[in-house]
Amino acid sequence: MDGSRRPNRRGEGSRLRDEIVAGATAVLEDSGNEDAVTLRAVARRVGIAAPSIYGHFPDRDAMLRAVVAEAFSELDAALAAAVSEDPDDQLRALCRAYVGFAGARPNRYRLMFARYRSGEAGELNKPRATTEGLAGGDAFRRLVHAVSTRQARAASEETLQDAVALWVALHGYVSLREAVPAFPWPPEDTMLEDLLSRVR
Amino acid sequence: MDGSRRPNRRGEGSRLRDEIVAGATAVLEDSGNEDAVTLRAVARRVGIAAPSIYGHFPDRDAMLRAVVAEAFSELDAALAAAVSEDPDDQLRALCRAYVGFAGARPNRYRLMFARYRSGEAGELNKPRATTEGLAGGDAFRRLVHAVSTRQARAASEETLQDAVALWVALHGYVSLREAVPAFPWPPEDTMLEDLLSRVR
DNA sequence: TGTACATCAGTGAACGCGCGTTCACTGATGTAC
DNA sequence: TGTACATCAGTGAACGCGCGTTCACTGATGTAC
Repeated sequence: MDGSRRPNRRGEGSRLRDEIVAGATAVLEDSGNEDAVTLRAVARRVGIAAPSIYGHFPDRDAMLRAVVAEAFSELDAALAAAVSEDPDDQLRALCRAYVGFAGARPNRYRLMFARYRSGEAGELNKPRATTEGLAGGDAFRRLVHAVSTRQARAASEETLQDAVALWVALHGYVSLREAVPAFPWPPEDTMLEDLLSRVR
Repeated sequence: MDGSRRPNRRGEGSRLRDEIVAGATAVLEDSGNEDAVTLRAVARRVGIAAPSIYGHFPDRDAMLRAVVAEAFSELDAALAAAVSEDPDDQLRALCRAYVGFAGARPNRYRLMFARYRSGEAGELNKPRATTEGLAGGDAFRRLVHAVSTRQARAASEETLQDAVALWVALHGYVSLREAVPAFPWPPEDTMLEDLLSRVR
């Protein structure tokens, strides 16, 4: 994504890249708007000159993709932590973590699933047979595993259907709750239990 | 939304307003990007000078809100038509129409549920007790009605839960399908039947 | 150990661009008398 | 019926702005000899 990263003097070098991603994330969450994440706004936030970003990203889009990649890593880490903290009820723990993640970072969550950012057009967006290498694929496979664990049997076609249905419901829930806050939503726990009860 | 609409000479007057909304919609669907719907792009599309738009909308945001309002009307009309064409299986007809609507106008659908556009900040986004007056409220009430019809009883708390779960699933499905086309989605009919089977 | 030099992360000024919006206007339409 | 005038939808030029990106640069760091 970055191309020519060479070792930096005084161990200070690639630190700026991380600061840029963190700054871009902060601008996104503060402004609530992907368009506000300009090179200049990020540079102001980080305290550098705007052209300095070009040392780490070839263009603005690459910077935004790095924010998305980082967010997917965080999501996966959050799900992994939830599952290992509650191994007896992995599916519930996982759903709670998913909803909690999206609720705590609504703007990052939205950006993660804005298609045109999740990869360049073309090859990456062609339909494929598995979720290998797909952005969010790790998270989805955790979901499949938690469903099959709850069902106390090996993953089957039905397991997969349940996992897709649950993912779709979770995503729909967190997206709509954010988009239509005026809707009379039930409490989060009630909603989650309802969605879980629809998994066979 | 428009403020000072007075009768126009030669019956030509408010026609431009409709042309502007149609032009903005066309720019949106062609570009796939809300940001591309600028006053100047719309004006080029319609064949007028950019400042002419100010005769019909106070600013760019009002123009975009008109696009959204028009799209919600279309959605409601599509759902109404589907239900009345298949009165014996209203819920299935309605789900198909919903998914079909979103699939045929992905960019409009996305814009409809981009919170910050669906109303000014403040009052309109405060949680409320009912769906009266909510953007998309008509559509949601159709869904509730179709669920209670299928259950052959008056709408209850459980009906409402089913309707919310179904709406959430439908929205999640159409959003993710658009955002992550590389995911190995089942055929649309299979997916729809699966989601319907989870309604009690 | 000392010095000349290569490296390279980051800078400041400048570019051209498209944008939303303002302004004074034009010119056809219809109306008052 | 004729004429002066009010109306008003739409125009063209211009504004200031922030943007992404390019460019030649600076100045500290570390290395070759």
